[in-house]
Amino acid sequence: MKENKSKYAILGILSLGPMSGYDIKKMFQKSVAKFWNESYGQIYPILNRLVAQGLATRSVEKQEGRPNRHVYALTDKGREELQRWLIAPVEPQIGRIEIALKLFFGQQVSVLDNIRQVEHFREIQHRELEELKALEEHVKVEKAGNPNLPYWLMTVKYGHQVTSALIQWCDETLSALNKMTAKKKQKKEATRKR
Amino acid sequence: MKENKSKYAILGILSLGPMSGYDIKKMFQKSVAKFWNESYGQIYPILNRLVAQGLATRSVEKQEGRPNRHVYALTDKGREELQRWLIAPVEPQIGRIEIALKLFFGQQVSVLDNIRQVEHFREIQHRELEELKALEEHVKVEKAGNPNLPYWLMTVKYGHQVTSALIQWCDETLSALNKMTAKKKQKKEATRKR
DNA sequence: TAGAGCATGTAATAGGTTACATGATTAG
DNA sequence: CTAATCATGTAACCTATTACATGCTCTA
Repeated sequence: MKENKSKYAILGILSLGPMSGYDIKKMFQKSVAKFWNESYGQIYPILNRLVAQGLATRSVEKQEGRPNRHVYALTDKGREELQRWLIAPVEPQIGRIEIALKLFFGQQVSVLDNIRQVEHFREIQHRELEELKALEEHVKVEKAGNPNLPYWLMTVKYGHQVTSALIQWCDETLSALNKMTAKKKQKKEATRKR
Repeated sequence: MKENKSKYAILGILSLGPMSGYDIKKMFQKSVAKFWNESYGQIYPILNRLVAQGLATRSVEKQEGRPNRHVYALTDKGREELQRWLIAPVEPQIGRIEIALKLFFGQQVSVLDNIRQVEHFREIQHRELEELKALEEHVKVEKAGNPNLPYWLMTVKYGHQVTSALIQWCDETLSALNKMTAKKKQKKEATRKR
């Protein structure tokens, strides 16, 4: 029962309307890019499989001077397959979190090095939060009345919530790291006086 | 300049002391498993490469009745390589977040289905939080005095912070979803009266 | 006596990115 | 005139997991 997630991601995008592989890539970019993405190397082969499995249909729009557009549309079977996946409970994910791994080995470098690392990470999260705020406003206006809107806002809030928590964590961690440098200095001075 | 993260993860584990491949696997399990893990299929080949590159040494402990223990130890070069990676700024990561992807396509299933999904996800996070709390207490006692302790606690707090934020997000999302069902009922009743 | 732990490793397979190939059109 | 956009797709290459192969010892 090993399921290929990319397949469902693409089925999901197709649930928003018929599209070409090129469109799908763009759609990933401007919708779920914050928490999911697919490359052409995945998209095109999977689209072929979807058609072979009867989960999508392909219709060809002839064009001159550029490759014909292959437009894919979900079939009923495809929609059912998507729905089955959507209601299947998610399993706990063990993502790879680089900043945590680096900090775990923080002893191997100076406290200042760790401070720099966390400060840099904090900046990334800060930018991310600004982007999410802008995205939220943009979506609210752009997609007003769209039945998907409430769900889209929930995913934006997911990012918002996590990112804010990370910024808070950065602040706490930085303050802990700063205390560590302070203690070191005290120790050094105490040693000097002896 | 493509860097293999697994290599650095293993260098990091070796920075805690000389170990065999088997030990490394166990060590991943009981230390960074919450945010990083490696399989034997990665560990053994990488250990060979580390020796070939002069980043680690291998010494063989002969044993009877079972394969000889190959014990790996960081060289100075290996430690420098690790340090170089530790101070290199992390890049923004685009992780794949399944719950967010599923919710993004929430329109495709019933509100109740989405509620179930989020409730289930909340339970996962709740268990995770309990585990993290236990881990924190355990580490504080077990590793008291260990110079790595402050860094290890920072990574535990990372998990703590994110997991709490996710639980909060679940609560907010559930309340939004519940309002959606309430509205639907109102609409239905309004229709019935006409 | 069954199962967990010790201990090595490889091969098959799956999952995924990047670069390449092609080439017209359009906007700045 | 340059860069981006449109539009398809494949091949080479990483990365990573899982299952397999081997076989002893210790614990419940």
